[in-house]
Amino acid sequence: MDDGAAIKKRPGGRSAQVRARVQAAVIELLADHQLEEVTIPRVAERAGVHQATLYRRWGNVAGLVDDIVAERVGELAPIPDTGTLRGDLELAAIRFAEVIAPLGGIMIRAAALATPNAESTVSFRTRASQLQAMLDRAAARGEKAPTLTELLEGITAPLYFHELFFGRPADAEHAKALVDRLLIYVEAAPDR
Amino acid sequence: MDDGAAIKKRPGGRSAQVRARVQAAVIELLADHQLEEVTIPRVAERAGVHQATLYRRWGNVAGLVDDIVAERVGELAPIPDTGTLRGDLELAAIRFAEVIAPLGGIMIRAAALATPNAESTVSFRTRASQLQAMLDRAAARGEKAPTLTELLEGITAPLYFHELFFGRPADAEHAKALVDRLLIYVEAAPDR
DNA sequence: GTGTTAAAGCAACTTTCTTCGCGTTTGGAT
DNA sequence: ATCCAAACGCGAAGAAAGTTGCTTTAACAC
Repeated sequence: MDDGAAIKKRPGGRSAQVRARVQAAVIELLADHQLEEVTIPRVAERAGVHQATLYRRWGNVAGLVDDIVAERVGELAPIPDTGTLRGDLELAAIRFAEVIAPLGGIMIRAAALATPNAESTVSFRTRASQLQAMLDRAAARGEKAPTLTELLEGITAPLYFHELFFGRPADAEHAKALVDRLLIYVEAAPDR
Repeated sequence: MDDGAAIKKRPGGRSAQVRARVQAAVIELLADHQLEEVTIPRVAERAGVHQATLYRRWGNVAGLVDDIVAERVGELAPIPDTGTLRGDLELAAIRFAEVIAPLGGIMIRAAALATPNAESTVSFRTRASQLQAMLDRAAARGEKAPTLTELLEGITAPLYFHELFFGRPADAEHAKALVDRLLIYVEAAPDR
């Protein structure tokens, strides 16, 4: 995983431990507090790290959350080639659901924290191009494939929505159901 | 907080004006600032209202946003009976997209601000039961209708997603496309 | 080992947010 | 017209967040 510019220089030492403790503290606080209540001083106290360190390294709460999200999205990166679109989609969807799960809505909150659009972030673009490649593979095999937008709206959006409105992540079962739904649509739809 | 009680008593008076100015200020600030930068003092200044008033009436930023969202969702309330499921869905989807539009993502941020789940809020429940009634009408007419979850995930989730990740609302055209997609799926899907 | 230096700790300081008591305005009722 | 109470305005005091210069720690290179 790409550790980010902030700790590239001394990845093995104290900095890394600080980062880990801070990330854990953020996630814990976010789990049972309103976003407004998650402040730098509180995170610092829970992590056992000095405030000034957090202000210098991450600047504000949004910075902290970004850092966490970027790392998690990075872990999500490799999309396997299972040979069929359905297989690829199911794996991608289930993995994504699993990544969202332990974060308790952080990714959503992160997106909400950032001013305008997540579309321009590196993580999003990277992810989008990976997914596009997956669709292209399917098309090359002659399978009927959805567009990237249809994929995002049919799979990603509902998974986020689940977390956002129900306060709990979708399980693997549900992720598979979404894939199924998307593929039924793609098969039935007139050419687009 | 209990906005209802607060303005029911004197709907035409100073309180109502204060509320209107405050709501406008919040929306304006949210439009071009990070969520963290939207603070009570700043809202108060822009609205030309004293800070203490905001603290007393709404408590914090989350309270302000809740108030706005609740009002907008309320306006959305009546779901017309057009006689066909498609007609109902399109109208509901377009209206919803229009409500989201001028708010520039506030509703999303509101959901993200609240601690765990929006599911338990009054606005959400109300809305959900309205939509369910709409589906029941269709079923009574003998139409193949999606489940409430399929509707939420097929229409609402993508509309939110659009705002959340692209930073701009979906237009009416797109809302209609989502309805189309959902109905194609419902027609094609084996019974569920 | 020893030296170098990025990063963390520390503490005082500034700024901003939040609360509170009290006086004033104002919409509605008598 | 007058009174009443709810809601707002005001300003000061207190609490919390955010900032900064300096010191100390410890990873890494030699």
